[in-house]
Amino acid sequence: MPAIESPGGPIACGASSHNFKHNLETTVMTAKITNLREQFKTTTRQELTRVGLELFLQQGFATTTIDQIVEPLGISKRTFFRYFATKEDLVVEWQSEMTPAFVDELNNRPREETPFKAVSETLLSLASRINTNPELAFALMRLLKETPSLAGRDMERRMVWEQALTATLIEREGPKVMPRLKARITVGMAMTAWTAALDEWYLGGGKANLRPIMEKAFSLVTDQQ
Amino acid sequence: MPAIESPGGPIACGASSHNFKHNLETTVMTAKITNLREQFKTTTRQELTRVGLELFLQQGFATTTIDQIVEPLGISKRTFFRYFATKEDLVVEWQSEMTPAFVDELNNRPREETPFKAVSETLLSLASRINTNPELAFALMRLLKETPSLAGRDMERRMVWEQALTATLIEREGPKVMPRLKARITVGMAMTAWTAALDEWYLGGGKANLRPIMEKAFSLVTDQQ
DNA sequence: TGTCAATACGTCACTAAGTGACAAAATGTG
DNA sequence: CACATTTTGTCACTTAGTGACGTATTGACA
Repeated sequence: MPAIESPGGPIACGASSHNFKHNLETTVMTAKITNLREQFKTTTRQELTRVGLELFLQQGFATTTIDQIVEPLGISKRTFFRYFATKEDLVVEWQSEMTPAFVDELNNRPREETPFKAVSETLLSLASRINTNPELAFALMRLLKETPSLAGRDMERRMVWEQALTATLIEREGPKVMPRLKARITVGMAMTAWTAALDEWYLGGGKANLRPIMEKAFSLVTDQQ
Repeated sequence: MPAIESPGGPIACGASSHNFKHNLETTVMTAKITNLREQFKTTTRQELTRVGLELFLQQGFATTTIDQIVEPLGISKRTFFRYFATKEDLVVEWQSEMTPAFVDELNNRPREETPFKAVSETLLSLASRINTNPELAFALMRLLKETPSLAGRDMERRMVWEQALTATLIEREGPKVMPRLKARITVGMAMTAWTAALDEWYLGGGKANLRPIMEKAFSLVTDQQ
């Protein structure tokens, strides 16, 4: 069982910690009494994603109930749905949360890069994150592929990224050289290559190095006649 | 309220027909006793999609219950789920059902066309279908955009098309000139243009002519440096 | 036309996701 | 310590979706 990287950083995933209260108290101790309430909520959020992903990877998404996720943490079902609107959000929400990071990355790309190149490099920055923990990335991807409802949400996430990057690209290049349709297609093409590369990596069992596959995919886009 | 085109053909949508039995009997009369059972099922299917889409367009997807769809037809809720696995399938399933038509279209494209051109023309053939009833297409698209769960299923449908067309393209060109990654990207690029064009059309209120937008989108892909 | 197997349907009971309302507990502030 | 705010738990409820089982309808054949 690999470590699970939740939004707040990597968290050990082996020992199924029933010591929820203890974690909270140590957090309080170390955090010098700034915003205790937010601290609690952040921790709860992390614990929920940790336990949830553990169970999903172990026994599948559909067969895991909210009660099973909530029970070892001593949290009520109702509270779960105050943190996550749906069961699926537990898996995909952190992906949407990294949208601003992508936008920043694209904004900070050198001005002399072509639009497509800038977007490609932005997406490539995610590849290195995946390389940090390939086993987990592969397991998560299998979960997404095998669970229809999750696959759908994953596609939605892709659309969110596309829209954000499209808006950023228009801003960056100006609407004259880069009107909406053109921007959308530039981003879409880069995203297409990205997705295709990720699928290729997945079909190979997640063992290959992702970066060269991605670079190959991006070059296939630019070489198209 | 526009007419709704269900898989079996266009069906008038205005008069909310409570004459389910009558429809069935006339069907039997005209159909020369071939396969009565299948006839019944096909009609039931069409009636369910018709009433369902009517209600979804009138009062929204989430606020419409299965009971509301089933009640005017005198069908039980249980039977609904023997025809459609989920509520969402009522809206998107017919799209998946046209996958083989796309595959045929691509297979029958002239051999001298470039791969990208062949796929593009295949997708363009759908545009003319949308032009048949733009008001309905626009209404359905709004439904898809405004309902998260439907948007997700719609994306799934896109993936199904992409995979089918990718496999067909590999077959058509041979795996040597067209390996998997390359085929996937070629199809993905065409689909990207297609989606972008459809969005552009939607953002314009669905009033413009779809075809020129699509052709513009496809040319933007090929003109990419 | 009557009989019988296959298939489709309705009813009932059930699980689980998700929501609204309200009271209790914890926290932030003075 | 007292009070307003926020968070949580409990309870009741709606709705999607499923399994089991009995009944009705159809197809095939005598």
